Amino acid sequence: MMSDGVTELIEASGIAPQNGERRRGIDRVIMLLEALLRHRAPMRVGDIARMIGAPRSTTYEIVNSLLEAEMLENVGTEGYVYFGRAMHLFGWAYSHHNAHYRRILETLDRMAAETGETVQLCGLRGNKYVVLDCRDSPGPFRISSDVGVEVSIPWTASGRLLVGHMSEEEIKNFIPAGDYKLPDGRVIAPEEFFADVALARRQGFSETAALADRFTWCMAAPIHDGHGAINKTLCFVLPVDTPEVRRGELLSLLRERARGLSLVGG
Amino acid sequence: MMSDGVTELIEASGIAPQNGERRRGIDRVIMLLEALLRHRAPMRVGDIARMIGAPRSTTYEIVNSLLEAEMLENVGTEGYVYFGRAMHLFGWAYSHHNAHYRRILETLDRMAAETGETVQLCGLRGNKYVVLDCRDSPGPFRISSDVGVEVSIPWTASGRLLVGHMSEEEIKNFIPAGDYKLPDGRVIAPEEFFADVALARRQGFSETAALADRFTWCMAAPIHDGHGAINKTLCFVLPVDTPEVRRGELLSLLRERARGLSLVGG
DNA sequence: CACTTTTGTCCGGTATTTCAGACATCATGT
DNA sequence: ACATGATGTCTGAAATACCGGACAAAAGTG
Repeated sequence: MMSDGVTELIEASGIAPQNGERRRGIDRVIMLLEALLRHRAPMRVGDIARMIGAPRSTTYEIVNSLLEAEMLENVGTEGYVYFGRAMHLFGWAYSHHNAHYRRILETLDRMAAETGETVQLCGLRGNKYVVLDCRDSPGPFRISSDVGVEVSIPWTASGRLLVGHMSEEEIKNFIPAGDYKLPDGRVIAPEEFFADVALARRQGFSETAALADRFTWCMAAPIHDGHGAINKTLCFVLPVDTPEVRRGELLSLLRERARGLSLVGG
Repeated sequence: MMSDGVTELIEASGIAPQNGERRRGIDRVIMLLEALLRHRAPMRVGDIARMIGAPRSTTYEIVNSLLEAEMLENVGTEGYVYFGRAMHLFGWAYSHHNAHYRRILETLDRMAAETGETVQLCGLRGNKYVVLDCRDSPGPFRISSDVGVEVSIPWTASGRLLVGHMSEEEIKNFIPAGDYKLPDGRVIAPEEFFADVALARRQGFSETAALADRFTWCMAAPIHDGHGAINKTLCFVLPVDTPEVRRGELLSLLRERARGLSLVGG
């Protein structure tokens, strides 16, 4: 028996498990790490092999190399591996190397402390939306999405800002057609989405209520990079029944802080 | 001229730049990332090549692959590269991965796959409740609590089961007085909580509606260890508006699976 | 301006690495 | 007990990824 519900993911991943194809170790490594990220839990070598469409023997070899480098580590009694300490160091180095990003993270901390709400930093990864970092509200149960998980752009408030620089035509080519379908089955008409994008661009912020799920009110404000483009967004994830007055206050704060983080063009 | 004071580091690194040796791409990648980490600043491809003792052509190839995977990214006007966003995501995954995976994983996976709901494995850690593991329902935003975060026992359904073996007196000594106060300010009367505990023990399960927050219906069933004690629970976290019929089905499934995982006496 | 160093890209050959398959051991389930 | 499937390790062989080297263009130096 396969130890997991992994088979669906193999097919979903779209990686053609073409037979007889030989691939480079580097590419295997990249595929492996991304598979691990999507799965979000330790995996066994056999399952990894299936997931990335690599021979078992090759996968063992690669995993052992990465284990030795501490990019992966064993977890649990046997067989399971997950990201290792080295990854943490690399990631930490990434997020602290540039002053702008550090400033953003500090703002994130401050906003979370001041408001007690869930705050996120969002961006694009390919043609998907991802949460780059977040500070969750202190309650025991929270409404949030995991850092690094790819989500369809039309499901999010931030997504409406992040494609703001594109024409309708460009957006149409950029976002996969299936991404307009919400998790609950509803479908967003592309025209409606384009209108949202235009509105977000005019307003300088974007809000969605009970869109990707029934419980959240999301508001996002753009962080402009040096060239005036929108690279990242700052975002509150609120309970949908948050009073309007408070929403207004939070929106003001959000826009102010996002403006403060934007770089004015060279 | 070498663009940096890198030469010293090459020697300091201890990597023998043996000539004529051929190395695998994977090993090059590992050396490259570690070199970047040691250097703690963006580097140019030429310097990287010298630093890891690799041919320039090879280094370009590798760097380009890693750039495409966003494990590296270009920084500055030209030529410099440093860790990329993917590294941040991998590192985040590492540091948010708390120990206790592994044991009841399969059941957790299967239940999540079968029902599409959020399933958790819960236990005690000192006099607090913790989520030991969870499988979240699909969908981008979810209602959940972080694995490993300590929560007051009276706020949870599982908590009512986990203290089931104690007398009222023991419970009173065990749970800090402040823990009866909910996040929204309401206070649970200790007597009411004791009654809940007794009910949970008689029923063999426990449910709470909109307790720790306004959006969740929690149901928990006990996993008995070899001595008949309850030290873990299986738990569904549902939207509070889940229809009663479905709740009934899920509760049955939950109790059945929890019973299946319980160990019958030594 | 002449001179040197570096950058980024391309190419063909071969030393290597990936791959397929086999095998002994464990687990799991019937 | 038997059948099935997964794990971890090896091996030989062939496809190819890496290497060395060459080149034009750019950038620094005197």
